[in-house]
Amino acid sequence: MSEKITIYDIAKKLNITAATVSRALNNNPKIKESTRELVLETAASMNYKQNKLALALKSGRSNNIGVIVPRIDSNFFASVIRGIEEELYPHGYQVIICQTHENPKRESENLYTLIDAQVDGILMSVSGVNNENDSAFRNVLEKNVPLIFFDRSKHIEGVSSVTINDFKGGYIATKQLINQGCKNIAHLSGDQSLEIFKNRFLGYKQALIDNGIEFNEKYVIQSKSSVEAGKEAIDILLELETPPDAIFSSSDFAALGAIQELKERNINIPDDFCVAGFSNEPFTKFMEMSITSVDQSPLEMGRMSARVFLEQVDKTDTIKIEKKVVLAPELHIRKSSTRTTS
Amino acid sequence: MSEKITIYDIAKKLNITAATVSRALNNNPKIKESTRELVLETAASMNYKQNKLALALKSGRSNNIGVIVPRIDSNFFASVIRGIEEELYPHGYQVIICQTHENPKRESENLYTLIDAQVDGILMSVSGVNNENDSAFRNVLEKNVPLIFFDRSKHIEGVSSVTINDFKGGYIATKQLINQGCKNIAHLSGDQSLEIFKNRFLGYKQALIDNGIEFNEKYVIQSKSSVEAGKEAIDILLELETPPDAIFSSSDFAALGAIQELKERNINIPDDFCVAGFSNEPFTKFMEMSITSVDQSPLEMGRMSARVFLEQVDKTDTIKIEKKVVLAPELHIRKSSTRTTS
DNA sequence: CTGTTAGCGCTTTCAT
DNA sequence: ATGAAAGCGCTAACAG
Repeated sequence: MSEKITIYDIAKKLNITAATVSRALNNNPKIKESTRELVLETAASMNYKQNKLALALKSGRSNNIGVIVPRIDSNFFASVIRGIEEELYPHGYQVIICQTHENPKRESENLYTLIDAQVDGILMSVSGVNNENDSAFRNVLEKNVPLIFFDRSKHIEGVSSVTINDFKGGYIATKQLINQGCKNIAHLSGDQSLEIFKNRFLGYKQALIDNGIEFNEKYVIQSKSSVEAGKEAIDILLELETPPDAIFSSSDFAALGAIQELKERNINIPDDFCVAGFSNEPFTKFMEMSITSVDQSPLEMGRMSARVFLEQVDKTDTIKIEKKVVLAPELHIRKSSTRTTS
Repeated sequence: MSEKITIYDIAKKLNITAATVSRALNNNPKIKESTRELVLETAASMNYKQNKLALALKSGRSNNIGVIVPRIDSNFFASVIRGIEEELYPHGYQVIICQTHENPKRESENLYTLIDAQVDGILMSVSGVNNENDSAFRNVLEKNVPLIFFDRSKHIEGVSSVTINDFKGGYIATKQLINQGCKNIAHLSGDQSLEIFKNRFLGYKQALIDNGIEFNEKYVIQSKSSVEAGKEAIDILLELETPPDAIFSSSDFAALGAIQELKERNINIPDDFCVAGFSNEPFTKFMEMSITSVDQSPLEMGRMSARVFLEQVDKTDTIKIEKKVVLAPELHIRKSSTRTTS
């Protein structure tokens, strides 16, 4: 039932003024050492706790930062958030989570809500590229709240981002399939209006070209990031005149679905069909038929995003630093694309 | 570069007082309809946004709730958080995330930090049972901030919790192994000072007893929730005079490790050795040797915790409602414990 | 129906 | 080195 102790309470007790208490508590240089100690002691004895809300109102800074992700229950986003939280914790920032469920309307709402809540910064992965919510982004920028994109970015002048080199990710995964001797490599792509998927696709295409393999449009299937979508893709691909002998999937889940469907059809992986995925979800490593996948170092991405935010905050708003950090993807080669016969 | 618009700005413009503006904005009944409309219009035209920090200071409510979990990058906790966020979003609450990394000291810190930040409630899964941080919990209770435990709970009078029936979970998993004809069933347990692990163990034990199987202490191995720990457990168990022919593991990761090690030793699963895990991590379903596991319905657990919080908040603090919600575990029977031969 | 006033808890000029 | 007073933006009790 402890009542709230304010600086007034401790001022009264010491027959001094609240201003002095405030100064003592904030290590203001022009305060007598003896009073400072006295204040500190009584503050401790009275179990005083600073009221952050008052501080926030006064200063206009909430010490909260907002993180917007499509959903939190995916290993990738959860790991990014973990990285963000770990990096920001020592700096006294709290992390507020918002999910869009891939819904741009929800994304706008979240942006407005976070601004309303006076967050000191927003770190986000965009859910879709549409122009509906441009005003929401404009709103953030007008308020001069640092905005940082991670993974799924959007081109906005003056906005920093932390991404991986998706082009390279697509390239190295495809190259590895080529190295295994695969000739007809299909690609399961996500929504190509999102840069990450566009770039993975472009990397895939470039790898083919660089290795003298003709690009075949029919081999590119746009599909969701789900096991089911992967199965369906196989259904379609195997109907083609020349069915593919490998798949590079932008999604581990779709890659898994593909593998399941291929097994169903008694097609031998990896000897007759190689598969590579993207994201390095935990299960890719756990499977008996472990899945080759491109790692995006989500923890590092989160940490880096947080660091970029920390650099940005406190900077006088006259200097707009646009920082584009691009992390290197790392290919984890596993059974699904490691042929025993050479 | 939009400056902050306050109710004073819009009051000045209309030659009325801020109080009237406030009332109009808050749909106070005793306000002339015409003025209300006028205020609303000009507010909109001036792009007025309520300052939540001022509101928070005034009301003492931040509209934030804190969630403390050991770590966020596990499917279980991420899903719980998802559930919490979804349930609380329509009520205007923001979710602040804290991770303890299973460190009780960090847990205390998080509790203090959240209270400092004036959260309106704390939902948490405890990281370990130790009495070091009792004062942190006491602090929360003294401040009359609703505290709700989920999954990993702690016995504190007046504190509500949402858990699953771990005893039953352990029981039904073990029973299923017995039904498969397993006679010597081992158990990989977590830290039994945590109730969840204690109860899963007790359920396991009871299932043995109820089915006339003698409980053997040597079959119980305390291990971490990791693949490595599962492998090590097999090393130990197979050295026993009478090695077991099944494992019920409190962790899916350890179950996976066990399976990997058994395969390594060419022991046939499930015909010669059955395995069941706990948590229903996504990978258990994805494996070719899919793993039987107990589902904890994390999404529902999160939603329920949020609902319990909503019931609790706003209640006059004279009435302390202690609510214990216990969800039913659900066994997902998969290949790892489904013998083909009967 | 609306204005006046005070106050949430803290920081920060301006005096002294 | 300390006090007095104003103000961050909002709400609510009290008047009228």
